[in-house]
Amino acid sequence: MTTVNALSEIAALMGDPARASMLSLLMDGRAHTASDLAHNAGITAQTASGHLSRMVEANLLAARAEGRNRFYRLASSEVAHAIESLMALAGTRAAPASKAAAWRRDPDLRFCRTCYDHLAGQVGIAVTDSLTRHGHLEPKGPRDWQLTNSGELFCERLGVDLDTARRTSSRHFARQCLDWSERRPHISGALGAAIADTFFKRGWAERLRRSRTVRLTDSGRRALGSHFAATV
Amino acid sequence: MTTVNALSEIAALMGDPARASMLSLLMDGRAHTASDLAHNAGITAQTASGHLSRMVEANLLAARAEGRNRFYRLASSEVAHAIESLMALAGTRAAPASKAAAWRRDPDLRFCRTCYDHLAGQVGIAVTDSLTRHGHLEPKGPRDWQLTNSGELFCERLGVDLDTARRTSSRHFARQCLDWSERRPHISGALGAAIADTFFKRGWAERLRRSRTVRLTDSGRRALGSHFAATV
DNA sequence: GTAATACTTCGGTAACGGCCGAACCATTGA
DNA sequence: TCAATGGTTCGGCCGTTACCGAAGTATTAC
Repeated sequence: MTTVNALSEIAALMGDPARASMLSLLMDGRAHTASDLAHNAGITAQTASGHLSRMVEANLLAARAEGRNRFYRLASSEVAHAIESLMALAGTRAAPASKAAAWRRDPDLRFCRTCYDHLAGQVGIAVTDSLTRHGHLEPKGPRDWQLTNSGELFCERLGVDLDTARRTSSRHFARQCLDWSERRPHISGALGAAIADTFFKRGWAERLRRSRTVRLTDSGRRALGSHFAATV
Repeated sequence: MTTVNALSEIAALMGDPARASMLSLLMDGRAHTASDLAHNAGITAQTASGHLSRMVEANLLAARAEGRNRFYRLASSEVAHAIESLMALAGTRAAPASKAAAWRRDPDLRFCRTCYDHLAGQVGIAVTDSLTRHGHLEPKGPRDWQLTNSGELFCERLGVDLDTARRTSSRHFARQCLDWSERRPHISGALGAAIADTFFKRGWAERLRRSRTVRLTDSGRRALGSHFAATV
């Protein structure tokens, strides 16, 4: 009884187009201002304000005030994971024909995007596969990986900030996250975020404004080949 | 755009109390008649019929006609997984105080229940943990386990029907499924279902009518100790 | 100080969608 | 063939809620 209501309440919250649009934008893992979210969802500020406070109330979002701005972000990676799992469902929802059409409409998003704060899509999968293929990453427990000695070395040489990643002890270090477009897990958690950071810092990838879509630069494409022995 | 709409549509479908109630009942993994679902949700047959056809249309449910009855079941284990992940979110949703209260209201459900067609809750976790602890089960790939030689032997001695389980080749054999109450994976897939079957056939557990809740019998409690070296 | 920006609260409107009664198919059983 | 049961379709009612305009509160800028 209780659990049923909880299910319908959470789902209903995600079930409104405007709110879904906001959540979708926030899947880039960054904090956005209320007006940014309102504009993106195509609604007025006052309407958005209502939506946002309801989602904060339900612990889907966290809010932080800064000057006269209010920044909203997803409350936890669990929220991001639930959204991904719904999107994975949505992929099988449509008939095969229209499903392919829908994805063709969003090829960039399928190619490379952020999922909360780590890389996803074909590029995220390529990186993850390369790490496991070379024995840098091995399964540890049900939904995690661990870095091997060679993986440790590899990350250091790459310039991945492992210390900071390890310092956020509250968070899973190398978590598996189901990719809704590729239907296979990519690396998330603190390590996933640190790797994504490296990609941005070294100019291998850049975020597109107002979107989860990420563009792989030319040097990024070369880096994938030279460092990861992967092509995309 | 496309993916956003898909998200909101799926979520909205789960977001109606009556539909959520139906989905929740169907989480027992069995097929239920339309009137059964209607009665359980507290709505009339004609209202339920509308809900059900919408969910079939969206590939959340699968329908099978049998005589003048129509049986509905969850369309796939992915659907079950998405529902579980939403429930896991709902658990953290409320403030710690009321969250504990909500769970205390449903102690049986937390203790032992079916998730789709396999055991979940504390009992499901106890069984899974015992299997891994004794080296009967080991990780294989990102979200699966595999049965070791000793595990093979153990299951045979227990009377688990491995042959039938292996014959359903379309399905994952030993899948990991995140438990929303315990926050850790328990065993699902064909093997998980076969183990649950064994529990029911040997009288170790029995389903409660119209609910996912499962009662562990006295002999079941003893079996957990003698066969699995586990207490709950 | 005043003006401008960012956001929220309130009130009223409009529309979407859940709900049931009634009527309508389809299968079973006498 | 006729009644009974399970399920679906149709039409109209009603409640919920998303939405925006207007007005109100902070915070920053001049």
